[in-house]
Amino acid sequence: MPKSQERCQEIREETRAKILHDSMLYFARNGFAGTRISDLAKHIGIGQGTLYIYFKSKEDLFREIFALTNSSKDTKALKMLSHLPISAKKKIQKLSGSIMARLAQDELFAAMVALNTQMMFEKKAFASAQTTYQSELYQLTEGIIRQGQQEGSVVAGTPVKLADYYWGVVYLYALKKLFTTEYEMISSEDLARVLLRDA
Amino acid sequence: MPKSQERCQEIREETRAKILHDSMLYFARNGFAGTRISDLAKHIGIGQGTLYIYFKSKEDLFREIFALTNSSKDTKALKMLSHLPISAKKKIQKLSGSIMARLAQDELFAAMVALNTQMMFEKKAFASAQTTYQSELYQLTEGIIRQGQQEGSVVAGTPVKLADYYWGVVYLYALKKLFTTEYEMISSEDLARVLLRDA
Amino acid sequence: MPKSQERCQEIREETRAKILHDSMLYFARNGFAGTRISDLAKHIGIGQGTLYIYFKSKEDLFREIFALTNSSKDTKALKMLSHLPISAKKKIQKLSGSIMARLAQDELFAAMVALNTQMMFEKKAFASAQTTYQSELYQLTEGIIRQGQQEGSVVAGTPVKLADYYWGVVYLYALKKLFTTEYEMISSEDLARVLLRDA
Amino acid sequence: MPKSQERCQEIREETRAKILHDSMLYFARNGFAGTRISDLAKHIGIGQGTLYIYFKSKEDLFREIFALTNSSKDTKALKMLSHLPISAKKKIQKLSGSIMARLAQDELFAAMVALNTQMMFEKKAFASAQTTYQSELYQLTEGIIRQGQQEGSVVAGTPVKLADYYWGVVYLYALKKLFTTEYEMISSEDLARVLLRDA
DNA sequence: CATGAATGAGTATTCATTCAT
DNA sequence: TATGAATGAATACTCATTCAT
Repeated sequence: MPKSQERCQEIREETRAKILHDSMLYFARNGFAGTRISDLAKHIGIGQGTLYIYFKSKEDLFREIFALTNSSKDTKALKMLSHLPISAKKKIQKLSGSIMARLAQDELFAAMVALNTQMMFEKKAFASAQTTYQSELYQLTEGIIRQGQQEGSVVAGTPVKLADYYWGVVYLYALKKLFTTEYEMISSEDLARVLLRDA
Repeated sequence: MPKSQERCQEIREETRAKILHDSMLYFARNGFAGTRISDLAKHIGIGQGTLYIYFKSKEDLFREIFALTNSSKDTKALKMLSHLPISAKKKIQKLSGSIMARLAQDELFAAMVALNTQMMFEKKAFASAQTTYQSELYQLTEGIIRQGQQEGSVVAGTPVKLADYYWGVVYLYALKKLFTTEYEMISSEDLARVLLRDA
Repeated sequence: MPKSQERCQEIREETRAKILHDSMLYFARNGFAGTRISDLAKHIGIGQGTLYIYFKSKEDLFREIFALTNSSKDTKALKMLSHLPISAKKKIQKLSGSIMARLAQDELFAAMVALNTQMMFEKKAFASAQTTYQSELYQLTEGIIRQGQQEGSVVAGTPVKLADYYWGVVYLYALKKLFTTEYEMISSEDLARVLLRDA
Repeated sequence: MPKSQERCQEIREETRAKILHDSMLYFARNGFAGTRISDLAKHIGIGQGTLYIYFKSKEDLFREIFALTNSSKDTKALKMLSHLPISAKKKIQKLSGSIMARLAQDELFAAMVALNTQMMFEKKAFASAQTTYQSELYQLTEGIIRQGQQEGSVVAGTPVKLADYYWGVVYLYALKKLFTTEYEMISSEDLARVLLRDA
């Protein structure tokens, strides 16, 4: 029964995807230590045992979720932007606009950010060292910053510091979105001002 | 002969203070769920039971530490500053300078900030609602922002949003200090740029 | 495939009943403070954690067991007896006979009595006040005593005092059965003599 | 300073006696496991450490208290009574009268009885086996019972069973006195009826 | 001697993981 | 495969005992 086999495989993939998706938000809101498997399973709508069919352990599940977090989708978009033949100021304005729009709409984005923050709090070395600084995301941002500094639109300072500052603010508002009920979102100009001399 | 009453009282105060002090850093680094009482006691250098003489439970201890976090010392300094007969720009530069200096030296300050962040992650209503926005710290900052907007030195935007942004960045770097080994601290100008039109 | 809902429910009922049954004897013999959860679980033949699936705490378990203790089974039998159209003397003789027979055979009966005694020693208000005196058991007994006093077969004294004396002796021998290895059981005539003028 | 030496000794004796006295009632009401040293010390009005100057351990203290319980005072009075040249019926009436009077007045008597009962509930072999049945108290009582059975005033039954029954009822009312707030004390005739054919 | 703060072995309780159905 | 009842190692908390003052 090859047909049934494939169908089975499909179902497996679906269940697995559902677990990953639902767990990401739950872990993001509750943290690793603060998440009980029993609660998580209830939240997803499956039995506790089912989780262990798809993932070896709670830690394994978290690791996989965390891996998703560093997906390359964002990087790709940024790579395109950085190669456009426009001024750094324009690039930063565009980038800031799209980030703020995404923050406003996409809760999973906030979750991903939150998970990255959780990692700081956790002892366990889920990720192979914090490679954030060597990440493509940072390197691309630094590139734009350098361009801007040459063009005179970006403030002085080492590019790595400024890139870190910029993405730090993004993190900050992702966390606010996820955890605080009342807050006022900053504008894309506010974000851009982290880098731009005179926004 | 009985230990003198005063001496006993003294010892109690000292031990209690020591526990609070040492626990703050430990909780800040490890989180509530991630802190084992046995480890904490070892870290402080006392027996496990001693903790329970002074605090009813792990949660009670955390609550008390958190309460310290919202101490009024910072508020007082800011209140003085805001009443000085100088321009808002000057005030913001002074404030930013003193904050960055403090971040650089005072690890307890970073711990206090981290604990505030932990609170967001915890379910339990340790604090009686998030009164941050009504806090004096925010109100004083908003006052300076309004002054600056009238003077033309501060960017446009609702004062509450800008105050929240400003302190958010402070939080961000307190967390970086506490949790990341390698990072570059922003300058006080970088911080001031959150508010100032042209720093 | 999920375990059928009914089967699950069944298993839960069975386990719960087993825990209650086995705990009653254990608590009766060892007292509340003298019972370790680890020992109790071993005695029942389950894991420690299992106890906490069914009961919120050691105290909760004890409370539930104690509630069983005041079951109405005994009351029903006594109600029937008290309504029979026979002399009070006959009723008392029958009652005493059945009680002594039960004491001889039924260890759970002794356990129930012992638990009631334990309650006296415990601070905690497990039961909602000692309503023993208003209990149906006492009221029915008092009825028979009154009948007997009118018929001249029962000794003088307030019925409540005599009923309390009568059941007190029953308690006494239930405790002896449970806790002492060597003792001589009294006869039903000995018991009846608590009430009867000339047995 | 021999004078001071003696005085010291005196104080020691007094403190020791106070601890024993106050502890007896406390243990009687709360049981061994249910008594916390901290509470007990507070109740007596001394420091926790002081207890350990006079007694090696909680168990040691309890053992000493329990030993007091089996004092020979009661036995002596009963011995005198049993040797009087009067009928067994008279002896039993006198004995019952004095017991009930004592129960009414002397709370320590009730405490002693309660402690004996506690012993049944405790695993630890504080006492060298339950020698109650070989005790002089029982033997003297049995003697009177035998005399009564020959005289025809005492009911049939093995003397040991009847003696046990008789003292059991005394225990019962000592416990009632100590633990229940509302109850009606039986009369000395009620008590005597345990043994007497026609009281 | 007297004290009560400090201790840690012992006990109650939680929760990730397993497994019979 | 899916389930959730059962497990026990890990963790929070208690309390008899010690000891510096």
